[in-house]
Amino acid sequence: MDASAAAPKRRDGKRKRKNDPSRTKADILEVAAEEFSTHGLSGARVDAIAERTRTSKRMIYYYFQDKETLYRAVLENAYSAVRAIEAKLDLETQPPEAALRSLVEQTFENDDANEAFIRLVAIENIHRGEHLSQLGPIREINKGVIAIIERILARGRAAGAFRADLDAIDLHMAISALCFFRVSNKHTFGKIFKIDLTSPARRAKHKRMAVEAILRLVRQE
Amino acid sequence: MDASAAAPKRRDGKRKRKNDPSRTKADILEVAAEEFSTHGLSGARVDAIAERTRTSKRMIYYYFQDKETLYRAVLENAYSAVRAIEAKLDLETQPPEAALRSLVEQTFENDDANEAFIRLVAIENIHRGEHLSQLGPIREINKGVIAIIERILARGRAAGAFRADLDAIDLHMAISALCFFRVSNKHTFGKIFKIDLTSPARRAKHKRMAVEAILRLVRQE
Amino acid sequence: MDASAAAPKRRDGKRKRKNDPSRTKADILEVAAEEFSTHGLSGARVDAIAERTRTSKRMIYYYFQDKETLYRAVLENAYSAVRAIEAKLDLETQPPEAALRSLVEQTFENDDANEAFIRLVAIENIHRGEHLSQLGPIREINKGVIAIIERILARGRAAGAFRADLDAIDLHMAISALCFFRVSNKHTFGKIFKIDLTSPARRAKHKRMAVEAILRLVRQE
Amino acid sequence: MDASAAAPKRRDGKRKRKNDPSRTKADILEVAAEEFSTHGLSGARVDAIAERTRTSKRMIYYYFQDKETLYRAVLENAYSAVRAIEAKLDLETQPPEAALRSLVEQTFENDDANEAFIRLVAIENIHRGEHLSQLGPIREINKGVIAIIERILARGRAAGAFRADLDAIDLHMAISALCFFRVSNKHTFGKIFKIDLTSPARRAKHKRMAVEAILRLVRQE
DNA sequence: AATGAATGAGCTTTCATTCAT
DNA sequence: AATGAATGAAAGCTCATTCAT
Repeated sequence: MDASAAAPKRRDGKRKRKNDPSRTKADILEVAAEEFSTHGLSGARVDAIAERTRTSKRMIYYYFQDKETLYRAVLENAYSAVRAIEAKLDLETQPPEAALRSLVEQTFENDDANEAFIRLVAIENIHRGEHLSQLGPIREINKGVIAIIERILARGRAAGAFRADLDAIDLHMAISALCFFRVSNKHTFGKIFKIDLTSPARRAKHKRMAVEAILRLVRQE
Repeated sequence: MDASAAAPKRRDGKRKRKNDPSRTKADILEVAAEEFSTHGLSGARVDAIAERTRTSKRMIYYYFQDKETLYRAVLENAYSAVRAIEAKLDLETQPPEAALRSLVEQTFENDDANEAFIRLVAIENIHRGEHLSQLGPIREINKGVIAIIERILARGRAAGAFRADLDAIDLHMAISALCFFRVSNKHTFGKIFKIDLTSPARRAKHKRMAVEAILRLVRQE
Repeated sequence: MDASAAAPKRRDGKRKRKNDPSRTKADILEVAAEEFSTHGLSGARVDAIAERTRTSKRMIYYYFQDKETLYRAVLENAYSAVRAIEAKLDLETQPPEAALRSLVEQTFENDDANEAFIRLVAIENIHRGEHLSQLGPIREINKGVIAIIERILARGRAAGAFRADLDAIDLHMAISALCFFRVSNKHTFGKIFKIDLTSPARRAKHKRMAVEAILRLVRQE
Repeated sequence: MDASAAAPKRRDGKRKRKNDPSRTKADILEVAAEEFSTHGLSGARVDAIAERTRTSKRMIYYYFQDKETLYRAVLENAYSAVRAIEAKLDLETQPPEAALRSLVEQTFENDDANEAFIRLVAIENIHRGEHLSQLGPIREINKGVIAIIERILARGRAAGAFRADLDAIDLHMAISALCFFRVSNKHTFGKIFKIDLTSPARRAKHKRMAVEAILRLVRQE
């Protein structure tokens, strides 16, 4: 037995800690997420990912079988990370309208802060959601929002403040649309109308507008 | 002697009409639009376009210098075709709220009917609008909507019906968001919430919702 | 009858004089010479030639069957143009050494002034002279120099001033080498030794050196 | 059990040795040198190089990024290989004239034996030395000759045998011209004057002539 | 668990050339 | 005498992937 064999550090070129599979995988995933988000699925280059990784291209194939599997892992990761935003909000204790306002604001902030995720979703739509389909249980998680919206709507209706003919999923779509679009389409929209959608002033106006649009939409008139 | 021998059409292999550059170009553009819309810029294959064309791959490079230039031509074409939808609506003669309702409905129908265009816009946003930037005057055309919305808002405000603190561009964005998102994100949204965004029932509900959201948003309360 | 129908100038785009075949050919040749001289045979582009021509690419093929034939025509033209430099010199009336000096100086000036020709010759050597072989009578013309050198050598020998063991062709080669090299190799030689072979000072030194080298070489010691 | 089973060579299709990058690179370089020397930069075909290589076209792009980079590598290699010819000659111990004679003779033999290199230099001059410029320190090496010539000239002058008004670089150019030209221009010159510049008799005459021309040129008269 | 070297398949693009009038 | 449109063939290059250790 050789005691020194257990030593984690080696004296060659790049010093390397004890091989840590999960760290390596996480590193690859992080770099891949950026590459896919930036260039899309077909536009992304495995070589480009490998270059910015601590490991080699070979490792990418070792852990993720091929480019598509890697993309799916990135997608899964992204959906998992952004999930359950609303869990933090404790919407149940607020009055319905305030709760809804909080939800819209939180969605707005979330989308605004996570352009990479927005882009991944847009990219996945370009691919007709076929990779999302192969993912499995992630979808369940996201269904949490619907339950929350349903509760808010129910409480608002009970109080006679909200109308009864609105579906929670449709309302979620309206919220998403107002928050997602200004991030997903900022380049074309910004260029066509020569405005900067990311300026603090616009941002504030849009946030207010999204909240107002949703609150007015649900109100019992 | 056969008088018909002078006829321009030949019965061999691929029949070839009289050389018609603009027809050839238009043909290529049409096929290319579908390929780019379906697969994105990097995902599109010049070979695939060539195969579905009356001409050869060589012709694609003859008329459009390279893949990117072809993509730009497709983009330009798409924006030009969808322009001036609102021109057809005689919005000026309708009362403000009806005019706005018409505009939203028309935008909704338009986006619903032109998925290929929606996808191209989404794709162009993945590329950060860099190709749109190289296009030039097309942007101007689209600015027509803003003028129209401004007129509607002005008339509504004059009548005391509309609020004064809404920007035409922002309102246009809200309208676009509500109409665009359900087409651009139908795959991921549909899969996550297990619904079909294209079903006639949903479609009708969403159209109504978009109109209501916008009308309520602009109303002076 | 329409009198204006006979007018040679047309009112469309590029006005065009009466079609003049020999002018068109000469135009093509001139442009082609530059292109071939600049880029070599394989490096030259038929399209590039066509673009800088008054006519179209089609005309190039109309007058010259293909790229190689055009190259050969250029080569022939070039050799014809530079031929018989020595004819102008009237070397016969000068004493042998003065005549030889004149010849070297004239060769030097000639090579210095005709870089394009030098390059064509270098290019043709890259192609192992295979196109020159297909040319025919041009070679005869250039043999004039040899006769002249022979006369000079004979007169010098008769006067007891020149040595008897030098071949006219070899002497011509030595003259050519000294005059040709500094033009043909100016880029590599200049870059390696960080000097400018075209500077007036160097040029003068080299001219003097070439003359001296040749005169000393032929002298009876 | 077969002991030879562990041997690295396999008997299938193309035998493939142990992966050996430097061998692979060297193999590519060698074949490429021949192709470029034979056909020039634009005339060379990457496919043609690949075919004569133990590896595939893909490997060429793996090690050398593109055709131009490969060409540059070939050029660099060629200049490095031919460098320092004069280092082998112990010129310092010989009397000045003998040393100069040795140098000219060695240059003559060198150019005569390395037609491929001569052709590469000619080709590089067609490209105006632009690739040589991107090479770097190779130039320095070649400057060794100049120092050597300077030493010889100095010693010759000190002995009163050599003239004082000759620059080492210019003398080197004269030597180069006389030795290079008969190789670089052998095809056109040979064809025009119907002689074979490579015949042993001519070769001997030219070697003698080059030596004489240079020795006479430097002599103090 | 990890990897440097290698690669087949296919991609975009270029080129000299010809067709049809 | 002239030409705009068209093209087959092949060139250079890229990509995801695997081999051998």
